[in-house]
Amino acid sequence: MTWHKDGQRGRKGYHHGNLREALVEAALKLISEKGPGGLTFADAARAAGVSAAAPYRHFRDRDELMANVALKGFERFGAVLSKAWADGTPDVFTALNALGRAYLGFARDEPAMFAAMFESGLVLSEHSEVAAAADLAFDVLLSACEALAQAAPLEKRPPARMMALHIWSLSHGIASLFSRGDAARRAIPMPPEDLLEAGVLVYLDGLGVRG
Amino acid sequence: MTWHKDGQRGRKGYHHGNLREALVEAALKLISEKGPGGLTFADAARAAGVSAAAPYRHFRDRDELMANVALKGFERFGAVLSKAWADGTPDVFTALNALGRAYLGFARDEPAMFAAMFESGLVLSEHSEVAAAADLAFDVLLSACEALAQAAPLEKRPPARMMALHIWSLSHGIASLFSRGDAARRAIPMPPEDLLEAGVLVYLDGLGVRG
DNA sequence: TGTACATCAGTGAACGCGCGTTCACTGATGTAC
DNA sequence: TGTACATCAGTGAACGCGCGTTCACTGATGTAC
Repeated sequence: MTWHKDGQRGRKGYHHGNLREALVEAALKLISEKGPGGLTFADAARAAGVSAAAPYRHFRDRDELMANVALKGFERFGAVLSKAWADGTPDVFTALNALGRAYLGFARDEPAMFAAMFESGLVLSEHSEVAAAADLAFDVLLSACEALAQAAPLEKRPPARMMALHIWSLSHGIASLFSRGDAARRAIPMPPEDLLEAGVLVYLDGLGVRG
Repeated sequence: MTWHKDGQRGRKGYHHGNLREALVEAALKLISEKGPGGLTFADAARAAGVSAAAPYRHFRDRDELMANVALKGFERFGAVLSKAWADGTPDVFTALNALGRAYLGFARDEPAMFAAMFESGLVLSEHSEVAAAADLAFDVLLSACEALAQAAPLEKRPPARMMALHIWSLSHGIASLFSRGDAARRAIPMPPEDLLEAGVLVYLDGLGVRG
């Protein structure tokens, strides 16, 4: 198969070459401009430079396009988190901090994906591929917490799953309230990264997990 | 002025009597069914049993209707939180626990308001009334944290504002991921209330704030 | 290497539909006297 | 207490518009021989 690395520009002729990806890209742009509700099939086609009927060759409907945006989002999210955690190097505390920053950074840099993943009304149980990708991303956080739990005294070692849910929730709350890269961000008088780092440190302290 | 307590049913004649409220109610129903993006002006009119032109007597456009839903939401939210906190009675720890439960309960019982308040794409800075109501709700949490900070040893008393932001973020993360009353809720193997309570206890422990 | 053919991935025209919005209107209500 | 009138809060018809969706079609690509 010929590989056109065209992105949304430069179609050569009748065939687009990479329309599926181009539609996802277009959807991202539209979501970031008008929110998940503002994504229409026709608009995506227009942005990709094809006729309104063309998307039907690749997606059943708008929902499936949205699910694909979310899928791509969770995949990227998982990759970003995994890279930040870096298997707990150089040490688990530094790595956890990087992980938290990566979470907030993702919300800031990819507000459209973030919205598609968490605020698009997508029902995860109806899109198992997306749910699987979401689980993979969460697994990064979970294994981080397993490593961290080792740092607690044996007799009061906290359950890693609970730790992961707490840290995820705190990160997600800060991300969606204060760090997101779109107009819904609320202002606070400090970088959200600092807020998260401080919160996680206090929390770990409370668990008896120390650097 | 005559007071028709009709809700959306039972209009007597030509005039509705309480259309403004009825439209907000209708909007809530529509949002809970189809998400914030699914709210249309025409639909709200239909649900309220009036012609498509009628809403223009009360709201400039769909956005203003949405803002009113969010306003009503923040007002109710503030009232619910305030009642739960109950000025720190019977004691601040019990009251904080009730406050957290009220937060999660609101997300569960009023998913439409919750979505309008936090996920509708509403820009708070463009709706100062809504922003003011949101601030009032946050103030409940803030004064709770001020009271709690008193329980910490003097020399390491935590800044109440930071505490409030942490607890808000944790609550909000848990609410929007695990407690919301709509299809976007993710399943976890425990009540979200327990997750929040445990998290807050660990956090307070980490701060040196004890019951 | 060339040709015929199947398949793929687009087009563009068409349609029904619902939304947003405006308008002159009208029924109901409140009030001045 | 009654009447005239102003105002308010609806109606319903109309319009333009964009979206979703289908359809027969066609240009481009891949492949069998």
